[in-house]
Amino acid sequence: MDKTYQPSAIEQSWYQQWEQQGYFKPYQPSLTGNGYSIMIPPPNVTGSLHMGHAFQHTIQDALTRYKRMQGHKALWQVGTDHAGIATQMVVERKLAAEGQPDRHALGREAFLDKVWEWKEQSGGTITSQMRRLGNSVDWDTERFTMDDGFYKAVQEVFIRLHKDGLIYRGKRLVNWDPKLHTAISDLEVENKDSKGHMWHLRYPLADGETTGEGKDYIVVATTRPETMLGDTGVAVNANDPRYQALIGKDIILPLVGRRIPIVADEHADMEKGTGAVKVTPAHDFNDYEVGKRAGLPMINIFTMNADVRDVAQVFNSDGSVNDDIDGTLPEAYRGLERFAARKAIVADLDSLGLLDAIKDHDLTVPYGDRGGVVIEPMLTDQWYVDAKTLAKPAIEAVENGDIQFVPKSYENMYFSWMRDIQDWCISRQLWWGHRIPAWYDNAGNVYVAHDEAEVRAQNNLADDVELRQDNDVLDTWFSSALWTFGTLGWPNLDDPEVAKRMADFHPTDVLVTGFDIIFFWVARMIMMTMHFCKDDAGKPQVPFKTVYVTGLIRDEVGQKMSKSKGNVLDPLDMIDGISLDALLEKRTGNMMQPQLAEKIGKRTKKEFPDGITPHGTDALRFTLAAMASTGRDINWDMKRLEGYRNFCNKLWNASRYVMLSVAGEEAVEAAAANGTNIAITDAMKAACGITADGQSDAVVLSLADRWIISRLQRVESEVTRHFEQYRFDLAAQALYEFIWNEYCDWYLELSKPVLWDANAPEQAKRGTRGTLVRVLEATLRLAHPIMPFITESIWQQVKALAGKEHSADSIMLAPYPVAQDALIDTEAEADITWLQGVITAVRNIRAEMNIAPSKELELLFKNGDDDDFRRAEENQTFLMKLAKLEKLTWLNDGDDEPMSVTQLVGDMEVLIPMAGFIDKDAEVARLTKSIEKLEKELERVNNKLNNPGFTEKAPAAVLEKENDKAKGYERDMVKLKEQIEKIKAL
RNA sequence: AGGACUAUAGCUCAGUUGGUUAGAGCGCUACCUUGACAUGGUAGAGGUCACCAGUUCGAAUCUGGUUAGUCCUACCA
Repeated sequence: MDKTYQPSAIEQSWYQQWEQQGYFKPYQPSLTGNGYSIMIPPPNVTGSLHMGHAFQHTIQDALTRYKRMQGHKALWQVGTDHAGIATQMVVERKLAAEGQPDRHALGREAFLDKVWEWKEQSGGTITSQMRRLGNSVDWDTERFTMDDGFYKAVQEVFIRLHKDGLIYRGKRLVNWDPKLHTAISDLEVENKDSKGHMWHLRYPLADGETTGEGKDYIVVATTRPETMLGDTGVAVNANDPRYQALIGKDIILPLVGRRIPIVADEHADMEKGTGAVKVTPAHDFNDYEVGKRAGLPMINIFTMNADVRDVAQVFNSDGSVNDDIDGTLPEAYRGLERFAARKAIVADLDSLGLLDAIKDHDLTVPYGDRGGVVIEPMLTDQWYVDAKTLAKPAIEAVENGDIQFVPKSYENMYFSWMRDIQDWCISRQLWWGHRIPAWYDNAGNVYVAHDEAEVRAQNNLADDVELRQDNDVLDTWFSSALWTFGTLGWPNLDDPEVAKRMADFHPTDVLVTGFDIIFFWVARMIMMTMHFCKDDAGKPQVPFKTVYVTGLIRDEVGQKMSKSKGNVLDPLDMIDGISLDALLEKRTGNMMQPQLAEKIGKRTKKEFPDGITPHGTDALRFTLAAMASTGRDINWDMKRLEGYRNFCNKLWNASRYVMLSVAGEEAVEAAAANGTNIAITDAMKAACGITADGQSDAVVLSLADRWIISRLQRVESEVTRHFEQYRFDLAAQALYEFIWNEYCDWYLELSKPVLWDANAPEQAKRGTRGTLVRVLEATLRLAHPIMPFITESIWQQVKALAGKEHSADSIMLAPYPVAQDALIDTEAEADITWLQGVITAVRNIRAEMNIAPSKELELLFKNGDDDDFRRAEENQTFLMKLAKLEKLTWLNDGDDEPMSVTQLVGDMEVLIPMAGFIDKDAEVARLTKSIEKLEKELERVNNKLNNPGFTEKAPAAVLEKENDKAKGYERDMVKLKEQIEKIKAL
């Protein structure tokens, strides 16, 4: 074993071995428990993993390893997502950057070939990252959402939903991304606040009508004046006295000259604006509804680029084509881009005297989250899922606890969205994705089936009837909504293999994901799964029993990590380290906004002047686990990572000490020099109390041995409890505390007096060596789910010494520790607490009196009780060694007491004789300070005890505790005061 | 506009059904290369638990309000 922990030296090779041995498979002989499954949230196949992934993967892997060690058939299902828009955009950009023909020049098929090429080329990034993170996923069943098998599930779902009437096609207003030329769902729209204007426009009344005030026009207010070209009405409130008389009259639409009606509609709010609303059903969601209610036609004035058309498309309110209205648009605006058209139209209205006012106005503007341009509500034919129907059982499943969110507060978020859910637009005008299994004939009939042949067969269509498949693909989230069961082989339930997997792994146990995709993904998975998966009794199956919602990983100042901010951290750079130059290149190279490069470079140089040093996977994972308090965002802290890397080193070195103690320096150093494991001999095993035939040899356990074994039981049950409650932070903390503050700081030190004492009996040495090894071995298993590599690496060394040679070939498959109450030794714990108290008291005196740590001291005990006496007797060796004493004396009443410095340990006084060295004033000051502290505490406690309300109402246990405290403080004060008197008397 | 979450040491965070002298890591101070580890050891300093009121014998913890921050949903003629 090397002197320091070198993560890079071992991590990869262990992962390879695990994978080759098939240890990640859920079906293997040693796993006899029930199925346990986690489906990975599939990352974008062409992307790479960021810290958020590393975080979620740590949790998923920890859970999987934990359950696997408990003997469950643990499946962590792995896979990637095709990520429609994102991937298509990446490839288009790449083609452009390489000067290749764009997708329209290439054509659909050739373009898709390019996408597949890109997927093949970049798809390995994620899987190799996952291997580096130590993820114990079942690679054998890896899925990609565009795989044939998965496409089958997608198709099947679409067809069945269509048959059930839960998918329909319609001409509706959708969120249209004019840059990407596709519809997107409500969720993909990002609303951003912006400062804009409100234009008040005068709309002249037809037929010489006038308003109540005698004006021959109505003023409408709008934030989007350009849409007036598509106005088909003006709405007023039926109760509005200003306009009541005008309902049913007409307006001559300026610039266009179209005659449009004034209608009554509740949407018009008398209090808002001018009380009159222009109605543009084809370009505004509210107007669309008004138009439907009032039967107003819908006039689409924009092209798919959101430029003004030459001739508008006119539809009736039911979506049918309207030939009566002339769609011709004024020549002046044709071909103008939206915002140019706005300028022109406002200017023209102004010059016509029709611009009543312009007011500043704060509004929120919808942007496409991918394309980044303003969304245009656009009238198009799209496919929709009837979400309301599907949502009903999905809401119930959370209400009745079949699905639980951790933390629970996210349930409210889920409910509020689900109870007001809108139909889901699932068609996308993209090429990369699952093509919609629908065909059209020339008469416009729609047929939904698996393929063209099936369409013909089912509908008795002759071969010469021309059919063409829908050009659109499905929203990526439509396919990922099927993830939990699609990955298991659904719908091929006739395949016994699939049926078995469904039975073993569905519903899955827990979904680990971010709150940002609860609507996008979690909710839709619940809806789809419950519609398609039923248990034997026909009851809808939930996709998962628990949703563990993680927070976001932010940078050290709480900013979201993003490429444009240049604060992204690659988990692999945490693991392997990276030079400043390479990091700069990573952050500033190949940017979409090169102008930011300088700022990012500066920031990076300041933050990482020397790049990043390697920390290893285990340290990264431990850090992520330690910071995983539920539902909270995490501000990433390199210092924390460093601290936990040191922790790994601590564990490594503790193990090194154990091996040195058992195997001897020669064997350890030789193995380190050769880079091999230490060859474990029978003699070494015997030294730990294991005889050649595997039987235990006679051992005697010291107090320290019994103590650490007892503490081990406690940390075992603690860590287990925390895993069960998804408190990875607490689990990590418990491990840290035990390993560092108990095992290393105390137990290893306490083992030295035994092992280094030439006179100590061999049974005692065996007992201590055996305990060193066994406690370490169990601790490694306990920590393995969080830190897989270092634990495996050490475990392979110690398992034989701990008598676990044949328990498993890998720690991965070794049983998870179970606490044994019988091994809890409260007496030993109390004794060690006492011992620690005495040792700390001596060290404290040393520090305060500036006594060199190397100087051996004389120690006197005074006023101890029987327990103190016994403990002092029994633990002389420990005391002498750890407190560095030369002499230990028990003072009886009446014994001569040399001038000393004192500390209290319980009721007992610990004295260090300091004749001639005591700085009187300093010592008095020190003691006075202690007394003052006690006085304050005593006052607090006495206030409580003198309060009748407290003494009458507080539980007896609390009362007793306070009483004890008070007595203790008083006693201590008396002793300290005596001491002061003695010093003063010098 | 509605809702959620957060506010604890210089920094990053714990604090489990109200009863602790409010904890950890990092950082800081002093001392120490003692035969696992300087990625270390020992001993320390450091907090009016955002603010105000209330409930209670007792509040970091429960209730209401205020302030600040983060986020979500909705609306915006």
